Amino acid sequence: MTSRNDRGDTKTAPSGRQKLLCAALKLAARSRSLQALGVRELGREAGLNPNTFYRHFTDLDDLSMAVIEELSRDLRQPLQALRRSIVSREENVVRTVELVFDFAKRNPDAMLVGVRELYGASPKVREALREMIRAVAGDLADDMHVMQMTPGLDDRTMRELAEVVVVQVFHSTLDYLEHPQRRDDILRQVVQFINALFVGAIALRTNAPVAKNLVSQALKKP
Amino acid sequence: MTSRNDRGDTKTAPSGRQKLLCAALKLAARSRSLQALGVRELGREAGLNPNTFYRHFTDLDDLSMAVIEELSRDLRQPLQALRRSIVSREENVVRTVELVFDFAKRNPDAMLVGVRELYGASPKVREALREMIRAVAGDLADDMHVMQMTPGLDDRTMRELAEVVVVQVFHSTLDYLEHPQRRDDILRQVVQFINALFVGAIALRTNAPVAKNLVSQALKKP
DNA sequence: CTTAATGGTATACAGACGTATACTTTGCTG
DNA sequence: CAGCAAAGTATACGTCTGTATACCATTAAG
Repeated sequence: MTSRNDRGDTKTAPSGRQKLLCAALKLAARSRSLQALGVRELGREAGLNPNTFYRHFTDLDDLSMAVIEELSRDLRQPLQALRRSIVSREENVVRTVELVFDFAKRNPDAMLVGVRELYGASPKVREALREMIRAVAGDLADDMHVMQMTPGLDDRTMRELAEVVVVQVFHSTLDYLEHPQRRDDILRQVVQFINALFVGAIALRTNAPVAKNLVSQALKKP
Repeated sequence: MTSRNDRGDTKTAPSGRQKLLCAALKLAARSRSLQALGVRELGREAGLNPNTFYRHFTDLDDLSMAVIEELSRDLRQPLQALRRSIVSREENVVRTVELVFDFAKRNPDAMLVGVRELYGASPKVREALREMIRAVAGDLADDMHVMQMTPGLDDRTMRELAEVVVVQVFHSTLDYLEHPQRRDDILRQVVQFINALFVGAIALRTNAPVAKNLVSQALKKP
């Protein structure tokens, strides 16, 4: 049947399944990890009978995976859109970070749970999130490669760096959400981090002595 | 009274309190977050009566804090020792990272739980771990400043970078534990990350044009 | 040696939980 | 409209949990 509204479409009444996913997000965000939630607790929060849970999910791990998959879709979709409307070299990174921060602002619970479960207890969930991060990082690496922003760096290094960057950005969103008054500062900080990381990597990879000289030069300065 | 052995002294029989802390670490490492554990579950794992828990802790948050405090002590102690026997400029960073990795190897459960709870549901626990990271990062920043490894970087930037580095190292320990055959690779990777980050930060801070030139130069190269 | 506190145990109970079974409602499809 | 599968509900039961109360064991102090 797949009745009512199983997808995230707004404007139509949400299905029981969607209500449960929302309830899981809300509860997990404010109290504890996804698999630590209770079936009854979820039903209560969603305004449904406890047993309704089993009409849609086999167990909590199943629901957790569904939550993560929804999160992955909702985050990657706008990222892919941004990718297609390729921006200029200078703005590429900033725009991407801003997009992630914007997503976090619109889906604070989802972002919080996502980062949390990255180090959570369920291997399946962890792996799914890592996979999402790998994909996003891969896209980022490709874009930077195409735009020739990272000359001298081989693909493997690029991927490693991109993954670190994505993880760092995700973590930053938590600070971003928690300290609304410091948002500009946090955005600036994370962009500086990314720039420093790539500039440093390029310097070390293409010409190690140059980097050493940079340090010595700076030492002599004032 | 403080009888038997409440501290982590080996060679003497562990007190009930210590048994409970160990049990919490073991259970949280393999299954779920600290506050999601059960009082009875803990007693069972520790081989104690359920009620014994209340002789030492008021609730699970109390026990969680005790776990984190023990972890902080056990990690910072060897770090401080290393700091006192100041190493050479070149080896400073590598030695520190190796020390953290070695700690992780000796206390895998503690490390896992520590990283997990960094993004966990309990604000008190999170803050305690952040505080520990801030302290370690502060030490690292001081050391690098004393050794003049980061010329041109102001204290604020140094702290920010050091915190990012420490968090990154902590995360790496999880991969380090999970993939024993890739340990050398992971160590190399994290050291390269640290070098790149600081070299890049110095380049951008002391002489932005130099960094731009670096990129242009690398572009022309081969 | 008494005493009092501390650490550990035994028993008990009310409530929450997961889930099985059976029933009703909803909405599509022929 | 009939029929049927999916979605949601009601009730029920056994298990587990948190914790209260009361009872030993050990030890340090008077």
